[in-house]
Amino acid sequence: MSTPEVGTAEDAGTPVSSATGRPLTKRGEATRRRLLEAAETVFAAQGYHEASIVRITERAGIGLGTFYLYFDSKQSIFEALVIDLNRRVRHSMSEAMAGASSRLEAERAGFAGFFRFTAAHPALYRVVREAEFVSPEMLRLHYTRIVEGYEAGLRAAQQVGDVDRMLDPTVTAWALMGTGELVGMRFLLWERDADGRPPAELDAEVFDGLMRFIDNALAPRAGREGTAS
Amino acid sequence: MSTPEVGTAEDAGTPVSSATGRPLTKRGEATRRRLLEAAETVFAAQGYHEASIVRITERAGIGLGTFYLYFDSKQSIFEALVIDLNRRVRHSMSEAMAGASSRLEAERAGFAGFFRFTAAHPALYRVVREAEFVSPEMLRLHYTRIVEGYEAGLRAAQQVGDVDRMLDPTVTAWALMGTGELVGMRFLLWERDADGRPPAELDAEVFDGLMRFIDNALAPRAGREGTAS
DNA sequence: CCATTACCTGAATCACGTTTCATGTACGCG
DNA sequence: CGCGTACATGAAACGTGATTCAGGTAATGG
Repeated sequence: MSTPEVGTAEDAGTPVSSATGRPLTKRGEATRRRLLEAAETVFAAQGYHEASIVRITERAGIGLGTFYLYFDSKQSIFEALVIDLNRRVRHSMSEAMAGASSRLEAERAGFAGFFRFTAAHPALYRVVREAEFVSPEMLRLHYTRIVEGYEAGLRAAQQVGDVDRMLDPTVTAWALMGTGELVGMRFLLWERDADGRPPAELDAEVFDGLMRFIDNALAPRAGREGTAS
Repeated sequence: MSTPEVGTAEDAGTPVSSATGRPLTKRGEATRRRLLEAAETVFAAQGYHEASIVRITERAGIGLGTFYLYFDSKQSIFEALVIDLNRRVRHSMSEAMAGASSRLEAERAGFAGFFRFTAAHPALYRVVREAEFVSPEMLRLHYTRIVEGYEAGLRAAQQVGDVDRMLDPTVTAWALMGTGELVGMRFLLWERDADGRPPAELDAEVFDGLMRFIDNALAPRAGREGTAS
């Protein structure tokens, strides 16, 4: 796989005040960050509608009114948060895939990265999903960015004959995305040990089962194209 | 495939008043139904939080206070609605799979049924997804019921050698569920023609691409188990 | 035709949370 | 040190909408 990056790269942009003009300003940038961090915790714990700005500012140790110096609205900070999370998931996946040398290995690594992130931040992933109802465009952005990179990887692998050339890269990418999504939801987010704690990582058997499924799906069909590993 | 049913069967139950004791009562049952229908429309259009009880009762042509004679709360009617929708999706799938004679055919039909429902009621499917945040247990119920039937079908097909025996039926069922889910979301719910209307059915190419993916995934690997069609 | 039960009603209650605003406080530069 | 800009604050204004309540109205049985 020649495209270990997942999704397009994009700058973090320079934070700007939502109220006054634009520029940032040292002290303010710190405050803004604290608000985002607090928002992450609160939204993850209570969900968008239950969460309140007051709780966010309290947690950030900041005055209520200050909030509106950095974000236009509750929805606005939520969107900023989703973008941030998206960047982090992709990073987790790219990082995991970095060292892979074969398609299968990259596939495994990519999913492992995704599951690792989900397992590490179960509540955060919930936030992303809630975006569907709070800010649909953000959800689209999230999925689209991930799929883009995935699709590129598939095309490259098809060139080399590592992946069934009859597969439509786009559809396949979305199919894989959905696969990871639901399997993660079922076996990571829903799974709880006796103490109600979610598992630290996806059960090995489940992971292997999933990889068998994916490998089957992508492998060139016998009797056709060469280079099947 | 010997198990065309999708999910467990369950009775619709006899509607009961939430306020007073239990029994139903002709006239009341009709009112209850009207409320549910109105709720379906309103929740689908506005989403849970935007929707208001007043709008629902208005649409149902019923007094505001009357609502609480039939449902304990806003959440309560929402849950009733999800259960109802779940029954309908499964019915759509079962019906579609009914005539199938081969595994591949059944698979195709099942997905087609699912997509047909989604295409016919785009907003309704959104309601089901929103359940994750309004009433998590309902979402679990929804997915679990569908997967149960799916898993049974896979096991049966494995017995006959129609499906790779190395696949874990449970994991595979969830993987397929996710596949249908995201592909449906991307190519049905997000797709709009020039007038902003969603497509009446999944694009044939996309559907074929998906089936190729699924067929690959499930087919017994060459050189192993017999009976591969 | 009169009870009695089963249904119906919408104004008023109550809680809650976003956003605004009038008023400070901190910091950096000349 | 003194001023101007950037940043901070929380009380109050507003909106909103779920839920309750104090009473009606229709239908059934005797």
